[in-house]
This record gives sequence, structure tokens and C-alpha cells, in this order.
Amino acid sequence: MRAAKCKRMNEPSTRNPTLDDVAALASVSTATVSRYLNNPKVVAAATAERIREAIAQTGYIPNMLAGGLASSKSKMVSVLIPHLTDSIFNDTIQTMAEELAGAGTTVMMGLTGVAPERTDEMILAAMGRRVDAIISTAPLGPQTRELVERFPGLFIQIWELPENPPGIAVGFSHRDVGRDVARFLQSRGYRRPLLVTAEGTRARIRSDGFIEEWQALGGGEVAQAQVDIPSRFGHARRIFADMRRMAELPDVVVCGSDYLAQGLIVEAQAAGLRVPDQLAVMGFGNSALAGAMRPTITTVDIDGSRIAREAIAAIRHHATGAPPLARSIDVGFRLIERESA
Amino acid sequence: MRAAKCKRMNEPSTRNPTLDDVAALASVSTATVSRYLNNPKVVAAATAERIREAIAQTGYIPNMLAGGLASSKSKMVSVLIPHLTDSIFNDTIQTMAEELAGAGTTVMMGLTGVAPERTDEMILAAMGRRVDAIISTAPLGPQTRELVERFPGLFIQIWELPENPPGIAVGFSHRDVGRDVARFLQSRGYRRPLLVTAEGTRARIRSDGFIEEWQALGGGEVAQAQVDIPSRFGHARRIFADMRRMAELPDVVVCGSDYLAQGLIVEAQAAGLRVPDQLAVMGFGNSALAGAMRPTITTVDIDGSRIAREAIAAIRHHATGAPPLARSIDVGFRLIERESA
DNA sequence: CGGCACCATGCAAGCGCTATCACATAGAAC
DNA sequence: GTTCTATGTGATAGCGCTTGCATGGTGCCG
Repeated sequence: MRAAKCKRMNEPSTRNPTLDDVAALASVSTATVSRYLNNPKVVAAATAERIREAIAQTGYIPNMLAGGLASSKSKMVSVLIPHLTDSIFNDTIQTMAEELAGAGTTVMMGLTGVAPERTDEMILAAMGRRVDAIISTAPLGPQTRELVERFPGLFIQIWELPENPPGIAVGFSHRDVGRDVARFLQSRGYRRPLLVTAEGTRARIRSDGFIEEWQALGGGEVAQAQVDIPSRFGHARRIFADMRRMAELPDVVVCGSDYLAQGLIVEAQAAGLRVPDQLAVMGFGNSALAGAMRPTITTVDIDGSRIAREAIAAIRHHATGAPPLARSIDVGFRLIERESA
Repeated sequence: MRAAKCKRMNEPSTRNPTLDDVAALASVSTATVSRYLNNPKVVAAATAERIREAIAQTGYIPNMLAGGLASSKSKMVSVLIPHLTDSIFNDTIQTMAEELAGAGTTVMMGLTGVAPERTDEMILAAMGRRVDAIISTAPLGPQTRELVERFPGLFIQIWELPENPPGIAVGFSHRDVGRDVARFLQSRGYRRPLLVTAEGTRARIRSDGFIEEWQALGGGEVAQAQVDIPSRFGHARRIFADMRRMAELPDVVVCGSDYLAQGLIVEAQAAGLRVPDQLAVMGFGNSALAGAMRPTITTVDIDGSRIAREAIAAIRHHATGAPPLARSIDVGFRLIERESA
């Protein structure tokens, strides 16, 4: 109705220019302009030039809402992460957003927090926007799973490799991480590990993998402590204080993130303990700070950017209509030996 | 054409249910269902109940692309930030995303990086999606500004208060921050400050404010060092190494972020310097780590969540069609005295 | 020089909603 | 009983784009 009003008042400058305006100015049909926009090489060079000029002159900005409705391709992907601060996913998200932006696709951010129903809400919102893909870091409950099953786009679960993912998964085995860390620490001669675990499925699996291997290798009891999600710097104070009250101090603390590891190093040093001699610390994620900390932090490197790139490749592949090449893409991990353990 | 095919093949289960399906099942018109969805209380209770059931039965998920096209309200806002890692904006973004999600609005994330043309691209993308608001942390160049002037939604510049913002601004005076920090440090008896500045407009303004006041108060020359954007933990090594080569060591380092401040503390301590006795350090932003670090970091608190909430309030207000209440909302700042300086 | 393939373009029917307007019904006021 | 206001609902014209099909023009082969 706004257009109608403007037409009546003969005042086209008020409204945004549309495809029609461009088409009229370039003396072609809207179909041709649309084709030019989506696939420039199918229109003749001379026509393309006229259209280009018309676009510049009108200042036309394509309405992607309309485009998405017509094509049922929104060129949006939804990225679901628990939170933003001290998040080990940030590299992944950043790479994702940057690479997608180049292709004209934008990222819709969904912060799921820790409540599972928030995840459902965000998925619903994404589906309502008809996103091309949903990329989720959250483990899925049964109800969410049901929802995802109805999602016509591509569902990508990242940072883990569930048995039987809905859609596809790009990640690595958390259990193997736990196992390798156990082996490494035992080979280094540590005997009394403390596992600091955030209460989440993935951290749990790493812990299980660790404990299983640790004991298989003849290690004794494994002490554990819980932190809230996310596993961040500030939690270190409490963990360290609790630790000092233990009958026997651990000789190495295995943390759920580099941020927490950094916090523990700071606490230990403030208490006059030498790291790693008197207390060793291991991180997880190999975020930028791990290499920059003093002492540098021994950690597990996860290539977050690669996860993003694999996810994007899968989205592109999916867009061609072909069936997925793989249901599960393992990007692996690398134990990075540094100074702290 | 997909719907057509399905109708022909009498196979409605293939496609997503639409408003029509719901309307038919509830024996009302699509208009009524639409009304129910957008403003439940305008439909009669009994009708509402029938519609509710029909929605549940069909598993209908509103197509917001279509809705947005028809109403030219997309219920999306674009948030433009430079990057995600070690970002002082994360609290703001997080609060924004969380509060908006409750209102059914989603956040479209735009990572502008440091190249100004990326900002333009992201703004164009946002305008193409007909977002209701663009919230930007980036200072605007002349070209971007021109673009923004054509944006029909609400443009909100956050974390700064330019003279004459296009749209509205929610932030604080960086110059005043610099000034207050100068006063504070001088009152504490520091004499040889080193300003570590990221090469960005805002940091520049803080520095200018600092230097001006510092010298007005009779302080001498102010040493400066540059870091890349973002001002992060890992930069500390180089800064500290450079610092040690200075003829006279500074007695306090003023950092552009708490992350960098933390890094400098770590470096100083690793070099055997006591903080703050031998080297004091000031941060900026009062992120969670500032209070958790050892020593705790003296910093400037910016209430990022409040910035988000003010921005959202402005968006809501704008949605009613009323003119903005204020062009510029100053959320202020607070100097937090802790142990590091 | 007719026939055919092919390329570039136009036509027009949607995509799934919203919003305007008109209308029907029901009570309230007189 | 008539008029008036409220209230709830239906019909329908778009919103600005995409895309299948139809069409007209060009070059190439036999």
C-alpha cells in the first residue's frame, strides 16, 4: 500500500527502488535483472552493462526477503552457540561468518545458553526464517532432535561426532582427547590428576575417556571438580581454593578450557607455587592465549577454523542438491606440548 | 511451483504447512490466523483455541520471510562488531541477542574486521535483509555514512558518542575516560605512563584525552606504543619487550583492554617485576577477568549490558513510529580501583 | 535456403504472508 | 423498533522477487 500511495502521489523517491525500477530504467524485464543479479553470465554483456548502470543510478538494493520467499533459499545460516564470552567456539564462528559473508550469506546468531529449551526456540526461529543451514554446537535432546528432523535445510552439528547425527557432524572424538591426555600425562610421570569438568555432555565424555585410559594404564583414583558452564578464567579462584583443602594436592590439573587453565596458573603462581614443577596445568582448545601465557599452556589443539570451513563446504555441497559426501567429518585434534604440563 | 506440484500429487505432507493449511483446519480465514499470531487478543477466545490446535496439529512454523516481505518488518537487527575473540563488546552483544530473542527478534551478525569497506558490505547486506535496526560499533567513514543515511530503519551507534550521529548513539565519552584515567594515575603518584593504543579512532580519542589532561596537570611527556586491533592478550609480549628497551621504564602502563592488561601483568611477573610496585597496569572495559586476575586489575567499567538494553529500548520505541527520545544516550563509565594500579 | 539448435529475453504465475476495507452480528442507547 | 457503536471475521490486493515456459533472433549445417 505504500507503493500505491507513492504512485498516486507520483513521488518515487520516498520508497526503496525495486527490481521494476531497475528493469524499467535498463529497458529490460525484471526477469533479466534478476538473472543478472543471481548469475551475471547468463545475460548478454551489453545488457549487463545497462543493468549495472541502472542499479548504480537507482541505488537499488535487492530485497532478500522477497528473494528468499520466491526461491525458498534465504542465504542465511543459523549458528547456535551457548555464549560469547571466553568461548572456545569463537574462532569457528568468526571463520564461518567471514567466509560466508564473501558468498553473500549471513549468519544469524543464536545464543542458546545452557537451558535446552532455548535451543529449541532458536531452532524454531531459524526454521521460521527458512535458513539454509543450522550449525549447532549444542548436544541435542530428544525433543530438539525431533524438531531438527523436520528441518528441510542442512543441519550440522559441530565440535562433536555423535553416533548417529541428524544431518551431518563436523568435529572430533572427545573420548579420544581424554584418552590421549591421560596417556600423555602418565608418560610425563604425573600421578595425581585433578579433572575440572564443566557440566556438559562433551566435557563429560572427555573425562570418561581420560579416567578409563588412566586406570587402564594403572593410574589410581582420579579426582574431579565441577565448574559451571562456561569453563572460564574466573572459576579458577574457587577451584584452586577447594584444591588446597584436599588431603593430597594434585600434581596436575586438567581443565576444560585454556581460559580456566590460565586462571589456575595465575592462582597457583599467586600462591607461590611453581608451574609446572609444583603444579602442572593442562588446557583445552589451544586458543591464542595458550601460546602467549607464561608459562605457555600445554593444551589440545582443535582447528576451529577448519571445522568452519568443512561446515561451509558441506553447505555449498548441499546447495547443489547432491546428497552429503559424509555424515561425519573428523577434523581430529593435536596435543600441544608446552611448558605448563 | 512446489506447492502446485504437491497439490497435483495430493501429497501435502511433503511441504511445510502454511497459514492456509492452518486456516482451513481451524475453519477460519488466513487473516484471522495471521491476526492471532501477531496479536492474539484481537481474536475471540474460542477462535484462538481452534487456531492453537490447528497449529499444533499441522506443526506450522510461520514463514518470517513472507511475513517480513508483507509487513516490511523483518524482526531482525544487524549487529556490527569488528571481531569476536577477546572482544570488549561481547557482553553487549550477548545481552542484545538474549533480550531480543525473547521478543522474537533475531540478531544478524556482521564481523566487519578492520577494513572499512567490510563495514559497508555488511550494512548493505543488512539493508538487503530489511533489518529493523543496525547496531554498529564501528566509527563511520564518509562513504558508510552516506549509506546509512539511506537506511530506513534505526541506526544505532554504540560504545561511542559522536558529535552528530546518523540515527542515535548509545555510549560514553572516550575523551572523558582518558581524562579521568590521567587524573587518577597522577593522583596516585605515577609519573611515567606508557599508553598502549590500538590504532582505532576510539582508542585515539581516549589517548588524546589522557595526554591533554596529563599535561594540563603538569605531567611530562607521555610515552606511547601501538598494537594492532584487537588489543589482546598476546600482544603483551612484544609490548613488554619493547618497553624494556626504553631509556627509562614507565611506572604505569595504560592498556586499551583488560586482556592486554592481563598480558602485561603476566609478562611483568614472569620478568620478576612486582605489580603494581615496580610496574602498574591499567585495563579498560572491566571484563570478568579484571576482577579475577591476580593482582586484580584496575580498569574502567563500561556497562555493556546497559548499552544493549538502551539500544533495545530505542528499537522498541522506534517501532511504535514515534521519533527518538534522544539522539545520544550517555551510559557513562566508572573507574574501578583495584590492585594493579 | 530450409531446418535446427542455441542463446538471450519476456511473460506471468506464484512464494506465504499482512493489512485494508467491508461486512455481519450483538448489544446499548434512545 | 431503530440507530449507533463495538467487535470479530472474511475477502483480497499487494509485498518484491524467482523461475518455468514461450518466444524471437542468430548462426551453422546440410
